[in-house]
Amino acid sequence: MFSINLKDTKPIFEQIIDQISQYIALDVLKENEKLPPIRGLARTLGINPNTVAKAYDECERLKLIYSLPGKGSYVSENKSGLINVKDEAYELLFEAYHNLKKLGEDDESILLSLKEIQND
Amino acid sequence: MFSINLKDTKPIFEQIIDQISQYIALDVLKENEKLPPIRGLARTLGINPNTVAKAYDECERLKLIYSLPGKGSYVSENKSGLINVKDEAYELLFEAYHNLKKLGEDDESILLSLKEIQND
DNA sequence: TTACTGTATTACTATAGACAGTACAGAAGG
DNA sequence: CCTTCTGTACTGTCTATAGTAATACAGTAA
Repeated sequence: MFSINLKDTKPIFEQIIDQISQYIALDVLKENEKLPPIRGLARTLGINPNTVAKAYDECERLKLIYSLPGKGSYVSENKSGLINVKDEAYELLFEAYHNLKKLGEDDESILLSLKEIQND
Repeated sequence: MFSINLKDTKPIFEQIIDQISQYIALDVLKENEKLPPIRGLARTLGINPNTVAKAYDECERLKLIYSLPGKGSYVSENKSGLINVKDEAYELLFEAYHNLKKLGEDDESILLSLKEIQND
């Protein structure tokens, strides 16, 4: 279910957040479904439990999941958290877009380039 | 001509690179035009000369400028360096785009959102 | 009681960014 | 020649931050 790449420049806890986000977005993880326990997932991935805890903590801040001390962590009931994640992703897109505009690129070229990579 | 924001999370040397890139892209800095000397710009901005040197060094790596020891630093003659900078900016755009796709967003929504912010 | 759960705190390590100092060598102008 | 400007190249230091680790704490449930 979960996997990490230690060689990736992206920190482990972010890799976990990304996967949780994607699984929820794709409905692989459904509402109120229980996530693996922090220690269990850490053991499976061969990393420190704190790293998993940090990922879960951030997911809870994003309202992607909720945690019940002593019980476990679960997928949030509504999709508002997913909206937050998507909003952040859109922010990055807009930032990249504005940077290109600053470099003199016009809207037409930018939109065209996106259409060209649609099937990657 | 150049300015920096110490409160910005973006490092100073990157702010300088961004400005050089934009000035070249917008033809404010023209081919073979002389850039401010490292020590002079550092004094003007109130920062360490090494920080400016780092920015110039990176710009030279990107082929945006060329440096002549003992003479100064100048804007490159051809625009190939600018292409490199734009390529990197496009890479960020594509990365953001792919992240959105992973979160289940469809091409139509993404392109529409970009059109909506075109006049910002 | 035991074994599980998430939480909190602290600390270690590595890295990035900026600064400081120094030294070197080429270029230009007196 | 000499001075002053230029970029370059080190070496070291300081600080902030990120990432991870180690440990202890507290709630839950069988």
